[in-house]
Amino acid sequence: MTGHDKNRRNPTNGPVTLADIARLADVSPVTVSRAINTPNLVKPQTLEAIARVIARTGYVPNLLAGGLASRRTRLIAAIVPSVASTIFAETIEGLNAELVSAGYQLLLGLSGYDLQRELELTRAILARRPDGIILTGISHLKETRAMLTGAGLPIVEIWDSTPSPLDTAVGFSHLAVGVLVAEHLLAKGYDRYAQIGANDPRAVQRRDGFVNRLAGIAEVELPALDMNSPSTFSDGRAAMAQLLDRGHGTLGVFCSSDVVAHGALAEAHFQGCRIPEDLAIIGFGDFDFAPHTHPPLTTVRIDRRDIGTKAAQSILKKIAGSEDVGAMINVDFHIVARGTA
Amino acid sequence: MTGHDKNRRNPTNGPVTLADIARLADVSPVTVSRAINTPNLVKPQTLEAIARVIARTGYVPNLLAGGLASRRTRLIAAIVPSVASTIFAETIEGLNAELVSAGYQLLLGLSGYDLQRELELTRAILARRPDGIILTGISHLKETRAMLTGAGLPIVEIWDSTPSPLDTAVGFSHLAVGVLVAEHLLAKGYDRYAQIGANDPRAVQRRDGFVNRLAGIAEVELPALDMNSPSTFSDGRAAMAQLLDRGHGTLGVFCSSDVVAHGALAEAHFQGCRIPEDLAIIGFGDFDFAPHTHPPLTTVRIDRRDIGTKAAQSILKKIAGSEDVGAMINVDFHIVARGTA
DNA sequence: AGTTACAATGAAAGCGCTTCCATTACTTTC
DNA sequence: GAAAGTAATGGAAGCGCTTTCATTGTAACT
Repeated sequence: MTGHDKNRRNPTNGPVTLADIARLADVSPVTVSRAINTPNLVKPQTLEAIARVIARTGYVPNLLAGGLASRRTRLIAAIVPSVASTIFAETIEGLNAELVSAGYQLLLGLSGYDLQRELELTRAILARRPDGIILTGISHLKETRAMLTGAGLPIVEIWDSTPSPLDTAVGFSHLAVGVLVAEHLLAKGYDRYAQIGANDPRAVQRRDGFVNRLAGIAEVELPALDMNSPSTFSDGRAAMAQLLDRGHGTLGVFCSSDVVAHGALAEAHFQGCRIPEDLAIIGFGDFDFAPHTHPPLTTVRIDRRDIGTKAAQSILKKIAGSEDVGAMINVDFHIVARGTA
Repeated sequence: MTGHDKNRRNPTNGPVTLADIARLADVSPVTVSRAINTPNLVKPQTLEAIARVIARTGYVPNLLAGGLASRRTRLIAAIVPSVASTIFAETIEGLNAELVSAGYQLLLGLSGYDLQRELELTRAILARRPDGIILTGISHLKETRAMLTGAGLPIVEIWDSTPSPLDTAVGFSHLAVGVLVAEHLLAKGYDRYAQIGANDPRAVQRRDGFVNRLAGIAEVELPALDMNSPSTFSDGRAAMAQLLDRGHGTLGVFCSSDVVAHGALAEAHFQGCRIPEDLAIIGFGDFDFAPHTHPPLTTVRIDRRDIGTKAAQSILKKIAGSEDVGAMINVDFHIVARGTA
């Protein structure tokens, strides 16, 4: 166990290398490499001897060296806007679970809903030569696109739908969500319609779908608040106050997330509205608390975790060389009708 | 722009290398390396020429090669139980923000509150030779400890307090939280005391502090539910139903998280309890919704994001070679007295 | 004018792996 | 019993960088 310094530049606390293992096990480095990566090519007896030495020395292979040599890093990068929002957190959990079980690791980037930051992250990530990359949304800077396509690795865009993804997309049409919600409210019939929401690209799509479906039927009111994404309980509450202040008549409201809807609901409650007779609220996301508000929140349900799972599966297939992954993988959504609409 | 195949084993779509840049800019590879890493050592004019070539070719440095050669990866790994819980999500956001601004990247591992998984993750992470590692909590398998200390890199343990961390810890005493909550409830005086909670090590510590403080004063009731960590709204609701079912007299309850508290509150409301006269509830975490429940939730506030920020700062200092980071960095907590206690 | 410093650059070696191409020792097969 | 596998192993080269140690030219001092 003596640390015989060779001509090492940096004689740190013995970083055991594959060569060390080879020497101790009295085999060549190649054999050790095979013992680790393709054990079926090595005689069981040799394998065991090597395993013993590895255990004894506490050898941890250097994946930087391995990746450099093999051009495969077993790293998958994902860029999401934020992890503090339930929305993406669960997608990441799904993604991670699937990747880990396939022996991959997740490199996470948080873009903060900022395309410029997404570009910088992409560059930083590509420098680590991941085997694949997952992006949130389908709108990217053209530099990002160029860099990505130039890198020639599998790409999966998530949480949105498009006929022409960079490579493959896993998600759904936010426009269609907006339309569906409009129709749900329309079926009940209200005097006024409104949308409260954040301004991230996907929330905007949902709003557009909502507004378009109601075009010619009603002017959708859009309370003006400087909401950033993601928007909060307080945003929802303030927006609802504004709406109730501004007029009368029954009101159907589509919120960009359950959190916002929760805030809106609280304000409505506070002002004594009858729900859903006078005021209907539909959220988005079906968060944990949605069944437990008063009344329970009607919302749009998406399997957030499933997006992660499917994205991981798609990218793993692509890495394995499969050509038939398809351009667009759709994920279901539907309205969960509870008490608020 | 022709792809002149050299004797490349893998003639993929032109991965531009530093050597390519050097050739095109008519300088040696070392100079390009310096232009990227230590630009102040390069003549402005040369710098510019190199920058032009880099921009034109879309060169992205290979950090695997760089890391292998320099033994610095600019990677920091963090292992947290989950990212789906608000608790850790915000810590990660803080961590990430701080790391990114220092030019580091975050490699995330999710342990799912499982120490065995933590061990495997640690091994997988160490294989990527991060410059530092952040772990959640202070209880680890002894193999994990051995591997970690053997790796000889800066370590920061977060979300807990200990006099003897592996290296440095950033957090607070969960035991003290439990004591504080007990005293808060004690001051108001209730007939019965209970705790509803998850079974992760930190929640258990909080419970122990709570129970210990009340020892000799009251027997703390612990509704038996098979709650995993993290526990949910429904868990809280069910536990509260059990408590209310089981006896009478005024009741002071400490919940292991605001989510659980929210569920408990909902049930209490449903059963028509007067809050906080007959029934007091204290949560943990001061989540977004806490000020907006009915009545607003009294809870324990911790700056979750700050834990991430401080952890990042500590590890960066250590990487920079600072010795005076200290073993324990404490983060404040306090009770936010709202309507439920 | 001669020494000394510093700024700017390069040559060579090597980080720790994996890949390709042998090589050796056995089994099969006809 | 020779030809043709197949299983198990090793040698050498190289992945794309950074590091150390020179080397050059030019500015700064006596």
